[in-house]
Amino acid sequence: MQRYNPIKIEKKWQNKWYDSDTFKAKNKTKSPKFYVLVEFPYPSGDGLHVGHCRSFVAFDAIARKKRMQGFNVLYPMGWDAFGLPTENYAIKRGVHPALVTKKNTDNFKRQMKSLGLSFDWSREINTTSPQYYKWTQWIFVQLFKKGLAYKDKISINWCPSCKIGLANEEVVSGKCERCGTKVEKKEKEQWMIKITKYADRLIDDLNLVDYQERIKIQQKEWIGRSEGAEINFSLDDFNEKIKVFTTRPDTLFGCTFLVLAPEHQIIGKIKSKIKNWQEAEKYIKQAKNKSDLERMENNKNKTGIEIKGIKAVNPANNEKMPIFISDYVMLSYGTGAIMAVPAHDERDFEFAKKYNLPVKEVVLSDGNKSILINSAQFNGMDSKKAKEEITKSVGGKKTVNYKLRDWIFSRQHYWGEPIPMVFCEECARRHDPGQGWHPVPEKDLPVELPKVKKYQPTNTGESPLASMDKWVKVACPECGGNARRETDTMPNWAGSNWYYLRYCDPKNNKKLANEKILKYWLPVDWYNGGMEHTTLHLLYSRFIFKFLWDIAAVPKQIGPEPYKKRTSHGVVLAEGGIKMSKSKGNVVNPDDVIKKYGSDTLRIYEMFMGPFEQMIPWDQKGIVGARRFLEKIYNLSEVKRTAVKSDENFKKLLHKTIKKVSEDIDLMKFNTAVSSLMEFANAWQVSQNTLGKDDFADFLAILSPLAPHLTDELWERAGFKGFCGDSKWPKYDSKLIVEESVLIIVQVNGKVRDKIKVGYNIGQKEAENVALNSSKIKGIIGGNQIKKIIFIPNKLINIVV
RNA sequence: GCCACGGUGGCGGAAUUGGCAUACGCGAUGGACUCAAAAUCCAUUGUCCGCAAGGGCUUGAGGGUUCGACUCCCUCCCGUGGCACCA
Repeated sequence: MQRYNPIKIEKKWQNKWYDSDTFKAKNKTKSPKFYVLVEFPYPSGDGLHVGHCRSFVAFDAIARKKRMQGFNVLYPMGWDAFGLPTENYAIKRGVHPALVTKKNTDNFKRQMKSLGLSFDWSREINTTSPQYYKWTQWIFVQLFKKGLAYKDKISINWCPSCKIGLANEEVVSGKCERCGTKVEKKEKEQWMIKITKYADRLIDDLNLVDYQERIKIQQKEWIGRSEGAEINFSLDDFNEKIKVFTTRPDTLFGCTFLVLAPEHQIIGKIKSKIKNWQEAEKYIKQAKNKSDLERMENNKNKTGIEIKGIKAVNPANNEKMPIFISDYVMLSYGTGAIMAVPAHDERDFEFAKKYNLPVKEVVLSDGNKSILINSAQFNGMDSKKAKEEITKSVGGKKTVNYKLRDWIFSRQHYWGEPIPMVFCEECARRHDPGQGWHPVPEKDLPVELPKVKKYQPTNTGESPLASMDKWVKVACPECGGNARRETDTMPNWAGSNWYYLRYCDPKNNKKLANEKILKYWLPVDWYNGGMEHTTLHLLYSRFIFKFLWDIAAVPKQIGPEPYKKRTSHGVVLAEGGIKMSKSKGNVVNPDDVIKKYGSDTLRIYEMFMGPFEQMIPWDQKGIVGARRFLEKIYNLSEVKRTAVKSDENFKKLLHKTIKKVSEDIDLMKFNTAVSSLMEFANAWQVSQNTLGKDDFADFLAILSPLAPHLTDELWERAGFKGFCGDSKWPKYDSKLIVEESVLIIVQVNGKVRDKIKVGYNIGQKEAENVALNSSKIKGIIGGNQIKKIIFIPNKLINIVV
């Protein structure tokens, strides 16, 4: 008997698969389509990580099973290759980032192939290839034309180490997500994208899709819609008004002061009347110097200053009240001013306590009802109704606010898509100020990244492209005069915004993808990715899809959402439950595992290690369990598959296993799918029976999505035709699942006392008889009176005495 | 602080959604094979009492509902992730 030698077997089948068209998705077939998508990786120099493998292998199993079930499956792969690590490497070694990228993607591809993943490599894409980013740029131009891309001088999050502006999403507790350096504020002209215009749809359309609940909740919270009202407070002796945003207009009678954000523009207008201006100005300056992080840290100890000499008037009761400036109010949210109701807001209460301000209770809550008090004609009104009524009575306006901000789209780096815009001063002068920006004509796209000598960002915060005079100077597409190119590049989210569209038609040079083909493949049926992308890539790409849908760049029939279903996998941790990181030296390289145990073993182990959605520590010792399982199957297949017909009981177990594996793969319960296959193998080993030929084929078929190399090898040795992966997914026979006899639990007072074997579906009377006749049960009941008997068919009988 | 998820043997984890808790795997112990080791195979493996038959206890803690609770309800503790002065 030969020994199981995965190295030999696996190489052989990988060659056969990739030389044939077996994983190729057809753009037109009679069979139903199924589009399985996993997030494409950033090809780092470290190579593939066992964490990547987990999601790739899981969805490879899903893709393979769907193919066997008769679907025309698209399971593509590509490279999200723009990004800082490659640029940093290029800076250090003086190698062009494109060369580094090529090296890395080659390595990733080799690793993926060595895992036997069933990607359709004929559709491979790379965000850094000009043929691809031509369309990333094209999308930007469309955004600009529709007024959704605009340039604005804003205070951005600036990482002094990376020398790059960061989106809010890339700042984690005041620090740069990438390098951990404390983020600073910097005023800069940036391209912005109006994602806020889509805020409502991004929330509401979540109802149309099948995403894991945790994903929907996180997106909703990130967008942060809150409904409320804007109410104007007039100023005593002054022809100015302060507009506040509140979600609690019902508490207006309890408002005892106003608070302005230090940057609020009205302060300048009323400056002359402020008696303590010097003091106030000092406070404002201090507040401006604080970073967001410092502001946040002070959240227990609020500071502020009253502006003396001016009072605001409460529109509800005409009472005069003081106005404060405090940095606990943010300029960027709502109107930058609030009405403070210390009785019903914790933050206002803290502030009121510190500055000795009155607290006036106006809403009485008792259980599930909230009734207004101390609110004149509104007394006794339900607070929900009062929100509407009070807003109306003071001439307020119902409004909605979002936490979501517009998306900062400029980066000051070399290794990204050039923003295809040209600025013409001549045009700017002729039109109104601020204009002068023109998109590069679509026929001139892509704007290719020029070769530069140095890849470092400049100290002035400009991209290295800015120093390339030859490239920067260009004729104005409008007037033909002297103009300059935009030298900033796009963030690395730009390429991943729409990549799943490109897989449908990756070589199209006329459109981002052909409409008919898009209509066939979209929406993506199942998209899996990391939880960390929920408020980044997933949100951005939903937004961009909606935009493309609005301008009819993608067919209307697809509907407003690109992904039907979204799930996410748990992170693979290092042994001991800590994060795998290069600096800790605990990163597991799949190459090493494959070399030692084989890729089917790695695949099985990654699926078996624990629930797919949960994070899970790597266990080097545990891998041998997966290897032993495959060896067992290999050996059994050599000696125990010769029968014409399987034993009936054995066949039953097989059909139960078919049912379990079929259901579990669909539910991503890969760990229990593997364990049921192990149970089958154990039973096979212990039994004296051999497995019949057809049943053997069925067994290989249900194992093949998880261990495709081994099953194809055994398939061939058994004399079956073609690839096992091209065979039909077996259907279980429901008659075989049903037991003829079942073991019924007999309980006395809820405690298990006996187990009896009875016929399937026997009635209560019959079961009672058998149970009461058991000598064990008789002994336990003794002379006690039977009060009640509970009977659950085919499961249990409980005698209460 | 708020939201989400989780807490089950020495370890990773199962449990048809209210019906045998600890499947499957790792590890451990003993045995077979071997000159020996590895590999493999067999047996045992939640815990306590007991020579044994057998019995008690056990799913983070406490309470409740129920004939019956890992599962449902209430109170609390711990861990992970996200948000966080968002008015």
